[in-house]
Amino acid sequence: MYKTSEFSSMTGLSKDTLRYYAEVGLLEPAFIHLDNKYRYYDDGSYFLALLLGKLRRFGFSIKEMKTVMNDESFANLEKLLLEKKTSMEKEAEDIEERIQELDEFIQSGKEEK
Amino acid sequence: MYKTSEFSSMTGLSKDTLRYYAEVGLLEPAFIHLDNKYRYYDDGSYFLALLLGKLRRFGFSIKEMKTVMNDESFANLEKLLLEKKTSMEKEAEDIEERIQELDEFIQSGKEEK
DNA sequence: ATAAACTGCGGGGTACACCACACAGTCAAT
DNA sequence: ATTGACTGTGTGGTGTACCCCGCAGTTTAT
Repeated sequence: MYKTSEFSSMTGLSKDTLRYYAEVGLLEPAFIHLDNKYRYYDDGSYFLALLLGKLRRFGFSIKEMKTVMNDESFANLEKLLLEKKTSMEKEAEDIEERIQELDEFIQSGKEEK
Repeated sequence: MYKTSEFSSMTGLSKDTLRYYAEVGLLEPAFIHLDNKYRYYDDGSYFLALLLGKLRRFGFSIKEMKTVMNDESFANLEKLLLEKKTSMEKEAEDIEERIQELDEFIQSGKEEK
């Protein structure tokens, strides 16, 4: 069992982020002491926290992460990851397009001189 | 001289956007009628509005657009465009990296089965 | 003249994912 | 026992680029 502070440095998720994730039901402490309300996380939490960290880097929104977490078996995880991959690829293409457009704009500016 | 509504459809910038751009000093109406406070834009505004539309698509923030607009000669425009191109390319690379990471994560999940 | 359409303005709200801060209680170390 | 470090809670704020609403005055068309 880890206190929030320790758990925070283990996972790289800030204390505020952990509180927020608990608030929105993404990742709740494994146990809360009744007397002092201290929150404790366990190894199961750790696994999930690492997953959340990854999903976040992959650009998952809180809502999307909840979709993942609500499916305890993670049966749909791969599907969701693939979907995200597709949308990220589309995003990359969009940026490339805009870079292209920008480049053309720069060129057209040069020709005017 | 064009009224906001007409100018809006000419430029593709919504009336709210036009109002906002005037508010932040990005693009102010060429003339404001003293009696009724109606705002009028002219052909110079039109040129600038088109530029702003482009910059926006290139991912310029309001602040960055102001940098462009504050330099009436546009002497630094090319430099700023090139800088933006560089940062967009970096952004594209970041996404590609994350796609790569995501892909590896998907693969590692498959191997466990 | 009357109604419909247009205009500016002020103010509020939106999404997102937290961060920051102050307060009070609690724990750990000496 | 005392001091310092830690903890939870509540509340407010952040940035971005607008959008939306309703009011009141104005213009346009009939």
